[in-house]
Amino acid sequence: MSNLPQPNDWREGRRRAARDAIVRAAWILVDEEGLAALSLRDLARRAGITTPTIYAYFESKNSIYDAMFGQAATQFADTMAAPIDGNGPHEILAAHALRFVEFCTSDPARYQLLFQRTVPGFEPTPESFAPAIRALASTRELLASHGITDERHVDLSTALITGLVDQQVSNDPGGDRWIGLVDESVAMLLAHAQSERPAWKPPPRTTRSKGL
Amino acid sequence: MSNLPQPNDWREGRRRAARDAIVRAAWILVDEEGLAALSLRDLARRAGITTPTIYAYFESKNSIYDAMFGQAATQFADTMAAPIDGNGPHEILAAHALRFVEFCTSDPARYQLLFQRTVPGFEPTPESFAPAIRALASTRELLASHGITDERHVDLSTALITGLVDQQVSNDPGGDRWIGLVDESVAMLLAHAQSERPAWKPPPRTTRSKGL
DNA sequence: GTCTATAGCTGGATAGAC
DNA sequence: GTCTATCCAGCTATAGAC
Repeated sequence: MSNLPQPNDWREGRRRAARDAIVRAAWILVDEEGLAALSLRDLARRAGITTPTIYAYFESKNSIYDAMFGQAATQFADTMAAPIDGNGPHEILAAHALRFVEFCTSDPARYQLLFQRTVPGFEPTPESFAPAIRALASTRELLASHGITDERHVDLSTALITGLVDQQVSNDPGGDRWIGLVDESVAMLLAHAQSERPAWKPPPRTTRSKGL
Repeated sequence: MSNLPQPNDWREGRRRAARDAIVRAAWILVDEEGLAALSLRDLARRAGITTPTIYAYFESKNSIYDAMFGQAATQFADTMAAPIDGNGPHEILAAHALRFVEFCTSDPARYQLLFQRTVPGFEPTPESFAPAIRALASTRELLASHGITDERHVDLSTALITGLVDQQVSNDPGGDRWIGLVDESVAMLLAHAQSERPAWKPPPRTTRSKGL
C-alpha cells in the first residue's frame, strides 16, 4: 500500500479538521459562557461559519456534546494513566488524587460535562464513555493495591476527593484553598483505613502506576 | 387595637395565600422536572391560573426563585437549629452532619437551589439569604466548640460532608449508600483533627502541595 | 459544502378588555 | 385581578439556491 495520501484520505482529513475546529470553538465557548449556554448560533459565529454548516459535520447539538465528551474522556484517561513516581501508598495515592483534582479544577466546564451530567437531554454514547470507564476502573485498582479495599473506604475516598473538587470550583475558583488539602485528605483516608484493619498486609513493593 | 381582621388584613392574607399557592406549585414542578426546567407557562397551568396572573404576584421569574430560596433557607435554618441530644463530640457532630445530609438528599432540587447556585441569571436577595448565613455560622461554631478549630479541618469537613451529599444524590438517588457513611466520616475527621493538633505535620517524604 | 432564508417552537413578559 | 391575545427574543433544525 502506498503511504501517499489518497483522495479519500484528504477528504477524510479535511473533514476531521473541520470537525475538530468546531469542537475547539465549542470548548472556548463553554469555558467562557458555561456548559449550558452553548448555542449553535454562537458556535457557528465563533467558528467562522454559519449554523447550517455545522449540520454538515454534526447531526445535532447533542452529537457535538458527545464529541466533546469523547475528547474529555480521552484526556481524562490519558492524564490518569501517566506513570506516577513515588514510594509508598501515601505518595502514590496523593499524587494520583492531586492529578485528578487538578484535572477537574483546571477546566470546570469539562468537569461538569464529564462527571456532573447537567446537560438537559444529553447522554454520552457508549463509545465516548468507554475511556472514562477504563480510567475509573484503574483508579479503583490503584486504591485496592495500596490498601483501600473496603467498599466503604472507597466510597469515602470518592466522596472526599470529589468534595474537594466541588468546594474548590464553587467557592474558590482559580484558587487552591481545597486543592491544598489533597495531601492531608489522603493521609487522613489512609490512616482511617489502616486503623480499621490493624492486620494490614503491605502492598507489593513495585511502584504500580497504570494499566492495571 | 382590635384583633378582628381589617379589610387590609384579608387583602394581605389573600395575597399571601395566592403567592404561597404559586410557590407550592413551583416546588412540585421543580421536584418533578428539575430546577432549571421551571417555566412560567407550566407553572401557571399547574397552579390553575394563566401566565399574566403570575405577574400580579411576582415581578419576574427570578423573584419566584427568590421566594423559593427564602423558603428553603428558612427550612434549612429551622432544621439545623433544632436541639441535638448527644454526649461527646462524636455523637453531637455526627447527629448534626446526618441532619444536614438528610436535609440535602431529601429534596435534591432544594439542595441545588440553596447550595449549588446553578440557576442561570439568579442571585438570591440578601433577605432570602440571611437565614442560610445564620445556619452556616452556627454550624461553624458547633464545629469549633467540639474541637474542629483549624481552618484546614473545617474545610476538610465541609468538603467531605458535601461530597457525601453529592455522591448520594448523583450516584444512588433515594438510597443510603453514602448517607450511611456519615458516622464513619465524622469519626475519621475527629480522629484526624485530634491527631494533628497543634500543628499539621507533613507526612513522610511527600511533595507538599502548594497549599498554605 | 456553504450559503440565505425561514420554519417551527418555546421562552419571558406585556397590552388592554372585562 | 384575571383573562385573551400578542410581542419579541432566543433556540434547533431544515429547504433550497449556488
